[in-house]
Amino acid sequence: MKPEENGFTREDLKAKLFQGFADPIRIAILELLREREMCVSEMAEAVGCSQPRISNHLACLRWCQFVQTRKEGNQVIYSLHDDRIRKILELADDLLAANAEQVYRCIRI
Amino acid sequence: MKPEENGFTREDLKAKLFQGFADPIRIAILELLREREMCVSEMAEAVGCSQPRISNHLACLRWCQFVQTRKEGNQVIYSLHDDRIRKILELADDLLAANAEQVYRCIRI
DNA sequence: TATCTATATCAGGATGTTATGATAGATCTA
DNA sequence: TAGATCTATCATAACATCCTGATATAGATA
Repeated sequence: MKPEENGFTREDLKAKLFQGFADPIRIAILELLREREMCVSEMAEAVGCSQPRISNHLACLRWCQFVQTRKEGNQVIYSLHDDRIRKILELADDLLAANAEQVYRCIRI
Repeated sequence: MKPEENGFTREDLKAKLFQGFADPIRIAILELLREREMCVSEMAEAVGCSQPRISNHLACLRWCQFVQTRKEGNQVIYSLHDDRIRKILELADDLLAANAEQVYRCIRI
C-alpha cells in the first residue's frame, strides 16, 4: 500500500475502477450497450428512469472510458469502449452463475 | 430491468457483485491472497490496518465466496476461492493499464 | 481452570455516493 | 428566427457504506 505521487494507492485506484461498475443503473446501461449502440433517450426509456439520471451515469462511464460516443445530428450515440468491458461483464456473469444467492444475501455490501 | 421474486433485478445483483470489489481494503486483501494464502493477523499487518477492520471485510469476501477459509489451530487461513476471482483482478489490471489516469480523475465516483 | 492469542461481531458516528428537479446549451424543424 | 427536441450539468437532500473502539468467542498453553 505505497501511495503514488497523487496520494492514491494502486488499491485505491483499482477499487475506484470497480466502483464504476458498482451501480445498478450503470450496469443496466452497459448491458444495453452490450447488445447495440444507443442514444441517451432510448436508454432512459429502456431502463425506465429520468434522462438526467442516465446522463449523469453516462458522464461517469464516458470519463472512465468504459463507453465512447459519437454525435448524429441531435443525438449522442453511446457504445462500449472496448472488448475488455465486454469481458469483465461476462466474467461477472460467470461469478454470479455460481454465487448469486450468496451475493444477494450479503448484508455487508 | 424485471425484478426477480426477491425484489432484486439482475442489474442490482451484478452491481452488488462489483461492489464487493469496490473497496481499497478488500482489494488489498485480494491482492495479498493472489500471492499466497494468509491468516488474518498477517493481513492486518501487511495492509497496515486494524484487525477488526480486516475481519469485517473478510466476512464480506467470504460470504460472497470470493475467498475461502480453513482453520489451523488458533488461526484462520484465507485463500482465493477460485480462478474467476483471479481473472477478474487481472482484467482490472488490464483496464487500469489503459485508463488509470482517467479513473483517477473521475469526480463522479 | 486461568490466561493468552487469534478472530469475529456490533453500535454509533463519520464519510461518500446517488437521486431529484431545475435549468442551460446545442441542434433540428418550420 | 421561434419553438421543439435532445443532452448535460448542478445544488441539495436522501441514502448507503465504512471506520472506530469496545467486546465476545474459540482454541491453545500452562
